[in-house]
Amino acid sequence: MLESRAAVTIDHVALAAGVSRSTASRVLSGAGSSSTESGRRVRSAAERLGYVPNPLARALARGESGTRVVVAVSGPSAEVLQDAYVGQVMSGAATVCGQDGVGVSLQWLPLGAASGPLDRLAADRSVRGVVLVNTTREVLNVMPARLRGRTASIGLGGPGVPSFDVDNSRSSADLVRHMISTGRRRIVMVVGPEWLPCARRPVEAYLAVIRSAGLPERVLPGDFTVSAGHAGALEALRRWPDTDAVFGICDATALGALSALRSLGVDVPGDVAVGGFDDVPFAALSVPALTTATHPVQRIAAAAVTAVLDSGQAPSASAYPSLLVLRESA
Amino acid sequence: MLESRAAVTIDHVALAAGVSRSTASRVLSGAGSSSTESGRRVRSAAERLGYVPNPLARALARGESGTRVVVAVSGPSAEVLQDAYVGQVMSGAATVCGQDGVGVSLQWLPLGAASGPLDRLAADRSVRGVVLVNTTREVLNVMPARLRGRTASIGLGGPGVPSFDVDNSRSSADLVRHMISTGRRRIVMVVGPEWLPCARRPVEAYLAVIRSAGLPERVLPGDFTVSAGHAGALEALRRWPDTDAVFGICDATALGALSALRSLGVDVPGDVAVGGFDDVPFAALSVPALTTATHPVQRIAAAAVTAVLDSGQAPSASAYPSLLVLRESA
DNA sequence: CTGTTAGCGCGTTCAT
DNA sequence: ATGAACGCGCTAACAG
Repeated sequence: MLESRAAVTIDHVALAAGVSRSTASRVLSGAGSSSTESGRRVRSAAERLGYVPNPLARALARGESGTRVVVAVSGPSAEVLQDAYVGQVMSGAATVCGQDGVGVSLQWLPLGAASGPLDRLAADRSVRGVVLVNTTREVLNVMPARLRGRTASIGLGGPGVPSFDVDNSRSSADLVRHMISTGRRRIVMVVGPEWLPCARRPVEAYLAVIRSAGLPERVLPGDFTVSAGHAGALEALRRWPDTDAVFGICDATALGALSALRSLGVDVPGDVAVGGFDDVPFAALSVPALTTATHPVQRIAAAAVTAVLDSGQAPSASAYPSLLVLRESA
Repeated sequence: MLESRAAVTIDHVALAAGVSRSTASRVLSGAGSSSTESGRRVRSAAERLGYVPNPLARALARGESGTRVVVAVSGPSAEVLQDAYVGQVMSGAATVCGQDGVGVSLQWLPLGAASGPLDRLAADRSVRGVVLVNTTREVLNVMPARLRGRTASIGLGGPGVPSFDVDNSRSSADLVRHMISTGRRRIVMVVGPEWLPCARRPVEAYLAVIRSAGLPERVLPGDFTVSAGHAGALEALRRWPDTDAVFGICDATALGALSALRSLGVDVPGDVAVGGFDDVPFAALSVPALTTATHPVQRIAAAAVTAVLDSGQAPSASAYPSLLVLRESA
């Protein structure tokens, strides 16, 4: 607590411990080998002096090139950055990075922007790596070689870009099966935007279950929004009046559907069951409470960032389990 | 696009331009003076070679100390970092910081942790500045001098720590007045945790309006959670059966109250009105839709981070307007 | 296991 | 206006 205003460097520590810079460095960075005795003295001196290594100098000497990880979110407009989902990713990522002295920044990747933004990131030596969100095929195709190996994707992966994602396929199938097992036979799905490949998986899961059960396939377009769910439910009842269940690709969409059905006087789950995906905080509070599936976003984000930081060989793809949460709506 | 894999340094540029390192540095960093001719040649060479300065080396040489801004959130447990509100702050902060090549990291500040964590941040040369969230008096008191001037608070401010916050006082008063003007006379407020000073402001606003209207003061404890709202509504009706309105300090609490009232068969807003604060995404979807007040979190976070980065003289306190959003519940 | 010597890439005095 | 030299704080290669 007597720290002087001037920064205390490793030289000060070495001097105080009566050893050379190198020895101090070895002890403090944990690399190489050192005797128990000098190790103790160095550590004690560092503690006493309040030594904190300068990450810049360390990175420079190590040839590491980057003090930040960029979370790059694809989408039609910059508004995707406002999304609560992105917020969760940021929190998860930033918590892990902090330990390591690196920060996270956030950026929008316009759909169809070619490789421009990505090239800029690759050239910027302040970026240690990239975490892709809402990853599209296009982004994967134009991914600069210099970014591969230090990029992770929350969603679709590719060569040099490991994927960290929920197994939404599994839980979607579970939900549809649950609906069928509780007597539903005319199940409509309101899906996600076409530009997002991983939003396709739950749809495939839905289709597979529906087909094997010999039920009619009913898919309506959507874009993850509440209004898509609202419009979807309306359209469903118009085209198929016998609809007895609506599966929204996400909770926002499901809640939109819930709201539309309610305004129509349709009883949920009496007449129509509704299911979603995400388990957002307020899914439990809707009327009726929404049946959905969990989504460990922060854990996934943390894993993705860790892969980028360690840059060692991370698994090329890891799927996180998603659990069905049965509530009242289905 | 013919960039070789090896990083191109300022030496390469200098060599290609036929000048010395110093001259190249002067030209590219804009400091000092240089002839028009060599300036042109250096710039051209840099362009041709695709030179991008290494921010680490630059910062190290300049003695700048910081590549990240730390968002430090006070709270009883690390779970505060999971909060959607914190996610919003992160998104807003990280978007701004990215422009500048700096990242954001996230950290929990345990209540009653004395100055330990803050001292570590002050000593860590990788931190450019700090943004405080859920700022307590205690944190302000133990704020290290070396952090002042590069710290901003989203909430309560102090010396060397400018405040960026919503004017929740104003909109809270507006809400209570609205309730009174629509005939409510027994208004209960479920408040926030005691350790959070800025959560006190809406309570004061409530009390002021209630008193000037000659109505009974009815305040119940809470902690920003859904369950606090749930419990609060139950307790309110138990202690004061004539309650005709519940004001939750935040939307989560208000929605919890809504849920409790519903389970009791109380008609909202017929028997009891309910109001919240935050305007979370699903406030519009509750049944009935929640009356609340907006909260420009991302804008505020962006301003706070800008103040930390510019480190110039930011206003010592700026209050952002909060607008009442009238829906069905009140 | 230790100390010595070289850089990492850049800014910034000094002379010239 | 320009170049040579030094230093930022640290790690890594080399001898001993």
